[in-house]
Amino acid sequence: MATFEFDPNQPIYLQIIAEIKKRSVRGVYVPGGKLPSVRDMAREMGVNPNTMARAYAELDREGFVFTRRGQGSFVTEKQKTIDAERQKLARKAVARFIAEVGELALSKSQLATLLQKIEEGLS
Amino acid sequence: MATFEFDPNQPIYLQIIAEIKKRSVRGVYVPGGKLPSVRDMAREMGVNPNTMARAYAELDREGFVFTRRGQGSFVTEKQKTIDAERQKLARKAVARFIAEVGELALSKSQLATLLQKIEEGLS
DNA sequence: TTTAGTGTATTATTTACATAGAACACTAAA
DNA sequence: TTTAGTGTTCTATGTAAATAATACACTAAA
Repeated sequence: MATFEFDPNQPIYLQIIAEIKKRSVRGVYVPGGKLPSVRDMAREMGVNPNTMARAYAELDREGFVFTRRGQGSFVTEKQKTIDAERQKLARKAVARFIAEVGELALSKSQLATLLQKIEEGLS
Repeated sequence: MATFEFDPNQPIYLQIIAEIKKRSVRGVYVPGGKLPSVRDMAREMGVNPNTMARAYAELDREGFVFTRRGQGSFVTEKQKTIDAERQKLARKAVARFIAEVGELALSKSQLATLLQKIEEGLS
């Protein structure tokens, strides 16, 4: 168990938020399903419970999670919200890739090589 | 002029380092060429000179830039270093894209759509 | 009612980042 | 020698993030 890998150059609570969203998109957490408690998830990822609470609170504020005091926090029941998150992440990935690669002044053959690697990597 | 756009969730000095490397890769700065002074570059990007000095010092430590006290800082003369940086950025972009998209549980048709958008975006 | 498990809130401490302002050391050119 | 332009260093301040420890409020079940 334990200890998620965090990028030291990005706030942990933001990385936790992204991770929970990705897990929901992948179906690790189902719509309406209960998330691990703040304390359990904090232990699982190796962070302070206060940090986890901040992530949960932000997810609740965004509407991606809903919280019942005394019971726990749950992933939204709206499949639409989760699908929208998937599309958002996909669009962001594409946009970032295009922006990053576009700045490198690559030759056509170099570009072709990259695209081929992507197709291999996603098969 | 002025004021570069920084992601508030990432240290500024790291974003400056990345930007200078990208400019070098694109040929905005040529091998062996002089970079703007710490103070000028700080003004151009709208940051504190101390922050810019930190970025320059780190680039120097990495060997991407060399510094002559009293004269200025210069991009490495080694074309090989710059080409390696380009390849590194390209490989990172591909790896990140594959990792991000691979986590989204996309259908084949959704994947095909993304690849098509990339080809359009890079043409 | 009691208990265990929830989320929430508070206070304190530490660390990293960024800014501000000033000074220092070196180089090249007037 | 003087001056302007370099990088470098230092002290101080403010802010955000993360941790630590503790307490509080609510819910469900024993």
